[in-house]
Amino acid sequence: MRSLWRDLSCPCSLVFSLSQRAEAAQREADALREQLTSSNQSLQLTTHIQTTPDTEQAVEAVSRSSLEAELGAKDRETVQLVEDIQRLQASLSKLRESSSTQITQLQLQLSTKTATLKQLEEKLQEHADYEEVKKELSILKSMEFGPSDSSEQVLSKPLEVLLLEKNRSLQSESSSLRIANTELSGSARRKGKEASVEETTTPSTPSLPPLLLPPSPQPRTPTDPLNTTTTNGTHPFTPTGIGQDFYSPHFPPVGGKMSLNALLQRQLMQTFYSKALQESNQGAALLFAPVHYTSTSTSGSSPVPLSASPLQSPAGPEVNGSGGAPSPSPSQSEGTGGSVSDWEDMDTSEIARQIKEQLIKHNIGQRVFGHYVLGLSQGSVSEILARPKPWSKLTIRGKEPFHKMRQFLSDEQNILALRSIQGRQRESPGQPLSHALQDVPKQRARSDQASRTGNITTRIRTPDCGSDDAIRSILEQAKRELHVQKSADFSHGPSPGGGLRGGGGGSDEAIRSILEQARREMEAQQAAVEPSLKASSSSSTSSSPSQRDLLVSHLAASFPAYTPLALSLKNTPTALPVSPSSPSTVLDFSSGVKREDRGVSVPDSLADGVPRLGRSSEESARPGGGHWREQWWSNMNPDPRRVTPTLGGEENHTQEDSKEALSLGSMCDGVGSRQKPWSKMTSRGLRMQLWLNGDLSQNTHIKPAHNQAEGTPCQTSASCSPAPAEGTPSQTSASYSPAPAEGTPSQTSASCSPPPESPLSSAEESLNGLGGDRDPLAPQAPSLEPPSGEPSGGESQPGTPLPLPGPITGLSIQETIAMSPELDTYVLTKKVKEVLTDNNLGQRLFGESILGLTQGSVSDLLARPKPWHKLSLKGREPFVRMQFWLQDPHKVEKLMDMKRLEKKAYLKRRHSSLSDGHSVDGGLAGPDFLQSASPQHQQPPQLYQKKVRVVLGPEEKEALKRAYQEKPYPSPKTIEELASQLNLKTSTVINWFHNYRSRIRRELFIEEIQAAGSAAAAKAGEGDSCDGTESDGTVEGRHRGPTGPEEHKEASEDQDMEVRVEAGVSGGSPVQRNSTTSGSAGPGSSSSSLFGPPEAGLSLSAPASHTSTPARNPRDNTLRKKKAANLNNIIHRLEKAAGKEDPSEWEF
DNA sequence: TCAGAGTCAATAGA
DNA sequence: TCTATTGACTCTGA
Repeated sequence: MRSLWRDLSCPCSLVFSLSQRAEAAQREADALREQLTSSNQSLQLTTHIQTTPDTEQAVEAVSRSSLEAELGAKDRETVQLVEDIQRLQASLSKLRESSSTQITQLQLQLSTKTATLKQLEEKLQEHADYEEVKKELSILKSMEFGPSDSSEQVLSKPLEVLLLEKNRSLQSESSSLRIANTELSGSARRKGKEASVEETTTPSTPSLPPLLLPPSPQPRTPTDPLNTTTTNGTHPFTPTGIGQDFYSPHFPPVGGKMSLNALLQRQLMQTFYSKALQESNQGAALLFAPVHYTSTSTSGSSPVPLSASPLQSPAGPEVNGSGGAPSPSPSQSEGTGGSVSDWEDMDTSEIARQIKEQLIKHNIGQRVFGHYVLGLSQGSVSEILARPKPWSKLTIRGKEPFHKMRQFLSDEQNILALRSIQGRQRESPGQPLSHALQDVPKQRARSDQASRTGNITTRIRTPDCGSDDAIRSILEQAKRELHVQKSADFSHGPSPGGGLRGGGGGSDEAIRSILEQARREMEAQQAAVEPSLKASSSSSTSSSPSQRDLLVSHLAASFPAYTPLALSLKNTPTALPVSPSSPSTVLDFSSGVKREDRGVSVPDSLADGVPRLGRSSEESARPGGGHWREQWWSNMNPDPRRVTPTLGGEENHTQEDSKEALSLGSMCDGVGSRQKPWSKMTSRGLRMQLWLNGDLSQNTHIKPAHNQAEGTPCQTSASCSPAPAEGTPSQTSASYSPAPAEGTPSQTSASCSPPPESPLSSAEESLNGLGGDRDPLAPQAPSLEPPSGEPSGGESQPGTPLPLPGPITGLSIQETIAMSPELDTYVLTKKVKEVLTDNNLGQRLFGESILGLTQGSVSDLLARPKPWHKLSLKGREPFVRMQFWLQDPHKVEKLMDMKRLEKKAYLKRRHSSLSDGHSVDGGLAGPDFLQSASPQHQQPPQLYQKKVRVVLGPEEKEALKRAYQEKPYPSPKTIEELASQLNLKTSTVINWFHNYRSRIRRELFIEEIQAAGSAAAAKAGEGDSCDGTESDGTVEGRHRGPTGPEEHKEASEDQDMEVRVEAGVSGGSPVQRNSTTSGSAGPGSSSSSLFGPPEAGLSLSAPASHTSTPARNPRDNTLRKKKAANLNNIIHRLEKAAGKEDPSEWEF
């Protein structure tokens, strides 16, 4: 600065002196002027005298001229000086400007350096903190670990070693506490139970045969007071294998099953046990998540500690450089963005907990999360989440996932993006991660890169990201093409990307080409993935239509006249190219209709029929074409529900921009260009189409409005009809125009112009409102109407509820389910069965149309509904759909219509086949024909051979059951032996065990339901306030009854315990059946005759199906008997085993 | 790798 | 032609 001023001083002084000179000159000039003036005056005076002689005049003249000359010179000098002054002033101002600039710059530099200085000072202060922390740590170490040891020794040991030691001691403490607790529980049980219990707790009482239960990890001697509990091992039906002690034979079954009290007590004990364990382990848990922790912790509780130990403070990394895990510098720790937080220690448990929470909340699978976010396999993710190692124990590499997880958690958009990915995964089950996993290394590299950039959205990829980039770029190009077209009609310059199709075809042509290229790209990739499928392809055309194309073509081809929109669709010319967008429009029909769920999604439905049919017939035989199209479409189609802003980014723009131009027209293209012959349609496709037609109308206006969030009701059917509807019917429509009856007014009105609905409607309200509470005059909005949304889904799934109106429009089915209150599955299925039976509607029709399930599944669901709380999110879906369906005032009419249409379609098909000379052979009539002709088999129907199903003979089954009773979870060796003995495939045996376990478990759920029902009925009988469930058949009634949802749930969970226990019994678990009930049967049977006659004792409540027509099928009774006998036999077997004192005899 | 959940689809039986 | 059963399969998580 000083130099600056020095520099500045020179020019300034110069200017100053010049100014002075200028002033002086000025003054001199003035003086001269005055002098001149006075001279002039004197001259005038002289002249005035006139008497002066001539010589004087001459002198005067001379002097005047000299004065004038001098004056002129002075004037010039003055002018010169003035100019100098001006020049100098200008240069001065310039100088000032530059100097001020310099000053500013220097000031900036100064502030920067000051800031740097400040930072450095802060760092110094931080370092001072470290020193303090180090000191504190030392103190803590000596306090925590060193009471007995010398403090020097403590301080010299690495923290990890100390923690391990501490952990060990805590473990032993926890063990002793557990033992004490078990004893305590034993006494509690003794309090609650009678003499029989005492018998079983006597040391002489033998435990159950080991073969019946997984071996206990820590076998105890028979004299051990804990003998009976510890021999249990993990209960096969204890979901977590935790709290096994409470499934011990100490809890005597009452009447063949555990009494509710006993179960309650058990649960309480378990809770206590868990708490005690947690408390006892807390110290250690805070520092470490012991490896054994999960095996001893409670089932429900997170096995990982939720908070970090103070010892895991920032000093951690510094202290324990041991274990090869030096504290990572920001750059070392895989460079995740290099945030300051990287310096910090992380609470791995907390991160894992939060991740789990988010995954559960958003229904994101570990597989997907691991793949897209961490670049790890599902197993690794599970491991990390369940047992996160303490930060200090992690190597740099081990810390990486936690960095990523924290990064992931830092922005909700990441989570949303992943959720949408997950949705896609579910949506296209045929192309799950297996495809994507081929690119794991590539993606991992990307993932790493993304980690560095800290942006999860760059990490998240669609499964087929192999070609993702290429496709994206192509789409981007398409977008640009569109822009070009929009903005400058005359400018046909080369596309920015170089112009794939520079030819003067115009943008349409260019886009068509681009998309075709995209198609080929994906096709090629798909072909690479599924070469085997490709080999099986038959005829092929240059382009195979997408599934959605087919779907839409179905619409037009089969039900052209069903709704005005159908006509319009058919008649709309192929205004725009790009068939791939057609599906999008289909999706848009049900803007909210989810596509996530594979089972019922349209693609899936189509996958069952259309695509394969297409391959086998007129369409291209591109194997798996549906998959890539699905994926592609999925990428391209803006799904309001699943395309999240983050995911969107560039893709979103592409979609929105494009596709704006191609929306409906492209659908029309799909319709117009790919009509499927009537005879090629599947029954499912027909039904879907029927529904879709109804939906189309609705959603056609729904879509533009995008959401009737404001409760805008579907307008009239007229409004639903798009303008082009007036177009000329196509040939297809003419030839296949359905009978008037098919387009019944009721149907049309129901599907197209549903009555207005309150904006207050929501999924929950709807769900809650099942049954009588709803005002029949105020039916739901279309979006809530299964009818509308339903199969509608046209696009996605039959029975998919449309998105909810209001701000939550676009709610996916999963979200709807997640929001759903607890439903009474029993009541729900009962009601559905009633409706179906009363109206003579088949399960197949209902299942395929409404639930998107097959008949068998429907039968299963209706006959054996699992309790709501036993169902996964996916498992709840059919029930939610049932709920929606039941709410539809037109549900019956619609199904009836569908039935009629299906019949008509069949007749038409048969007629056309006959006229073609192909007789529909008797074996393939009706749905059978449809099923055989459509799905999954690429051969023509006549060549199609059904997969031969293994049917086990009675002897085989009996043997398997016997084996099951001995070993519900047989070892591979046992399975092999069984398989060879029975001459079955090992897979068959494995599957049989799986199925049997699962089904026995479910049978027991039914008992639970029935028990709950009985209890509820009893309660209702006692009090005046009846729940109304049975009376009006609504779930709501039950839920709003005296037993509120919470209580209901609790009760259910209690029963759940019972169920598990019982399941364990049937599963050969160590749970011992009380001799009071089954003792009469006695352990008389020898091992060679384990199974008495099936009817030998039905003391166990039969797992009766609770259909509304229980005796409808006599076979039910037989089965029930069989099952009951089975369970009884197991009980007998257990009793028999229990009767053996020598454990060596337990072997069967 | 295994087990559970959910489902499909062949088959049996009414 | 319906429903029920059941072997097989996929997906998911531990």
